[in-house]
Amino acid sequence: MRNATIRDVARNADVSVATVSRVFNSSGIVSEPARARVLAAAADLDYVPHSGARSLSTRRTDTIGVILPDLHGEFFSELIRGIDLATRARGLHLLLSHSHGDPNEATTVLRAMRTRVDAMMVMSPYADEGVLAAALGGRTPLVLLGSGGDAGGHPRFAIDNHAGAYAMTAHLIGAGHERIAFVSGPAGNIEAAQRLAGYRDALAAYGGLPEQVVVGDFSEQSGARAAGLLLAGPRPDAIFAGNDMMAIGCLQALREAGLKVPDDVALAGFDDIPISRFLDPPLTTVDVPIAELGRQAVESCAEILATGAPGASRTFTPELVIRASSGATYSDRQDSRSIEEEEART
Amino acid sequence: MRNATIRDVARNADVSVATVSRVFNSSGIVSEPARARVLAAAADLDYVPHSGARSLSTRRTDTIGVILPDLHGEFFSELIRGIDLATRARGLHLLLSHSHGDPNEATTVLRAMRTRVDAMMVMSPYADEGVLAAALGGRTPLVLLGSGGDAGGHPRFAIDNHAGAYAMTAHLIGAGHERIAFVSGPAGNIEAAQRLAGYRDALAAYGGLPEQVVVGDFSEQSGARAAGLLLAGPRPDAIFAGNDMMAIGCLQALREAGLKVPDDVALAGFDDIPISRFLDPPLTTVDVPIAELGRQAVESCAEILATGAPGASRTFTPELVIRASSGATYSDRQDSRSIEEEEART
DNA sequence: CACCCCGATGTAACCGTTTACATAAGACGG
DNA sequence: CCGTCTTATGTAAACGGTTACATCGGGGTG
Repeated sequence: MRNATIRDVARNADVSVATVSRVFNSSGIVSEPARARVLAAAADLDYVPHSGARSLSTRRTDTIGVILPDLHGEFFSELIRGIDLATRARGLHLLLSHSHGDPNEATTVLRAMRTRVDAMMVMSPYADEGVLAAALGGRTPLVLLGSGGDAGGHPRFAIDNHAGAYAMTAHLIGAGHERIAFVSGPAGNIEAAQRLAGYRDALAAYGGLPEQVVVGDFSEQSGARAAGLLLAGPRPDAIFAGNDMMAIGCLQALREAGLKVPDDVALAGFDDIPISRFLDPPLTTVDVPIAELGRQAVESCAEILATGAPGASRTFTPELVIRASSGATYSDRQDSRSIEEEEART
Repeated sequence: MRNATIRDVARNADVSVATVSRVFNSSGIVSEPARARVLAAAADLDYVPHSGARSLSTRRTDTIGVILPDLHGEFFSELIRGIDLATRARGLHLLLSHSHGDPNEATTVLRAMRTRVDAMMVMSPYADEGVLAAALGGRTPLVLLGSGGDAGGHPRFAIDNHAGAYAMTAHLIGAGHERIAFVSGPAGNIEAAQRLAGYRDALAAYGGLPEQVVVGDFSEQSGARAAGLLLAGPRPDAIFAGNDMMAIGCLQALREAGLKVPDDVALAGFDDIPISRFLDPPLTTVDVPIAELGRQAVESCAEILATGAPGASRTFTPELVIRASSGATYSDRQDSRSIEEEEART
């Protein structure tokens, strides 16, 4: 048996298809009795408008496409949660995929998605958003998530990685640490580069403390490896890992080396993933309002779609979360409240 | 400027729309020169077929809809990851939403999705899948994720919660614990009920050890509350939490009460979320192959779509992961390898 | 009473594909 | 030299909505 179509409903309700359509779109004027008959017939036939036909006719899909570099871990599940809440609130659908962090793959996925969505949200920390925009053919609105290369005029919702890393480094210095090592994210990753720069600038600003950098890849294993490397030389007072997963890896390695955190070596991370506060010791880190970022990015998409206007970018200033691992004498939450800056579109 | 249509491509390539369509669907026979002209024209115009029009014509969307009760935490991000990998491998798209765990909301979401997808995958631990199937109008294939009520003939991919809880309880008994308390998931949740039953059956099988059950809601806070309640009475030898998040809550509460895990009280969880092995002590738990479950559920969908056949269900037997928190004298991984059972469809 | 306006509804063109069927052009055997 | 059989291509009718425009029946106004 075929699905019921608008013509079936029209016939059963003894009206024209136009009237049925008007009822379902709350557009135009329909008399009360006609509306009631239509709704009854639709319920009776279990009619649901065919989204393909509708999108063919209206040139809208009511769907937002999201491409993330990865789907692994709590960071992304938080982001997806924020995005899903916002799309739902707006009656939009969410088409999801990931790109294995590979820009070429992102392009492929983008092309496959582009006729199915009204707008795209992409997180691609590996520069060159020009390629992405090109893959969209310039017709589908694009909103960027997280830091990256030149936004090319597209709205971007990102974290101020530099400010976060700077604040954390300052905190570690304030706690009395002098030899502060940094475990960086992978080369080419722009978020990683920004965090590294924040660390360096803070060291420089506080009297030129010596820097020591080991490169990881944001994974737990690379964090453990990095800690191993750092312990091979003269022991640092503190290790600042470029994200929490690497901090966890460091923690494991330090524990295995028989060192106490924070007494022997202090430790800090970045992201404030939910695990962090359950570690022993609880991890000092930088809190990133990730679900909120996703939510606002969706709002931005919706606004672009509604108004056609290009939409504003926004950078979220993250918040320091001080816990036991950094060896600060005070343990309350430092009050660097989330200051958000509105930027004019370039 | 309009997006290019198949007619634009046909005109530029000096062929008919049928030929263009044949090229893009690798169907029918097209001469080499014609194919080349079509591809050139398409590339030139940046042509991408309109998915709405295509789905109108073919009655397919190449999309699978997924509804989860929640998107919070690592459990779901793992599941989504598994699902996404499989859909991608099959050239399918993934439309995602969640239902706040509410069956009514699940129904609403289902209705909104049903014309946009070829098949639905739903995780709804609150019984009554009949409602879900009804919301689909019986035309869209449905695959169930996780345990629930009567599957009504739909394939289901689930964990053997009973076996997992039974094995864990047996392990705790084997480690010498006698007063073993259980922190259950919420009433009405079928997965929770199955785990509780596994715990009870194991106690009974091992000489009728006394049971002690506190009800939580799978959240960390409820775990802490439950531990508080348990410590108010005579102290149990071991606490078996119905999932890892509650185990974490217990761990916090026990620590605050000045008790050592596992020396004063042993602790175990369920799910083996990635956090678990980073806790102090690392948590003994039950590993659930969640990404794999998602992957196979997608394969099942794809098979149903390809063959029209109803598809088989599958129950995954989870694996015990023994770490320090359970106070077992041996610490190696018990060899209860993942035995998977194929079930005939009901 | 002629006219206009307005609310309610219907008609039919259009959105961009796929595909059944028709057609055309050679090749080939008789 | 004419059917017949391939191979390659074109024509046009769906698919199921939306919506511009036409129509129609009253009610008010001059």
